[in-house]
Amino acid sequence: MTRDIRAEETPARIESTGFWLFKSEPGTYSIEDLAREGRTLWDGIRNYQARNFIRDTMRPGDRVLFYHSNADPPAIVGVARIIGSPVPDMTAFDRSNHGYDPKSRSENPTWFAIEIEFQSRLGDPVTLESMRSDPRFRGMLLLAKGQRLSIQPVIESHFRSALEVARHRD
DNA sequence: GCCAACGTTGGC
DNA sequence: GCCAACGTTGGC
Repeated sequence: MTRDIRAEETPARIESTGFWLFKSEPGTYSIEDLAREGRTLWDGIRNYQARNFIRDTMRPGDRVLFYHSNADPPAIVGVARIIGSPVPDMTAFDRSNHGYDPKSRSENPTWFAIEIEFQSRLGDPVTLESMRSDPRFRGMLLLAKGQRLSIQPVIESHFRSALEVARHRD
């Protein structure tokens, strides 16, 4: 009845399987801001679906495509990674904050934040337009009509394709 | 600046 | 629980 558990030992480094796309308006927080600061707490999220991704799904090491929305042109402009674990979003407790939410209590927070760390800027942004015309990005949530989720799961092939496109252009 | 699409709120 | 009104997102 003994089992050889050595075959199941966890590798020294656990491979991350998570890939995401974070939208940000460059006038509010740009990839340049993240590059300069190195890391930032991604707070202010007030959408339940995005909240669930932060609170329940993200893992340290997950990789993030950083997307400039409401930009000219709208494009993926960099890569980041998730670090740390979800934490209560303190801005929801702050009456003076635009994201103040009286129904979020410190003993049972409604909203959560997570820290991300800068990895790289893309030499060439991967524009929304170029993704629409490239079959490698078919099915990407970002391209779906009417979708406006600011934190989206991304499949690995779409993540890789974004890096390929950015690399091949420079 | 326009406006379609979407999420949330609140009266009933 | 319905749904109209409202606010927001984000491409164009």
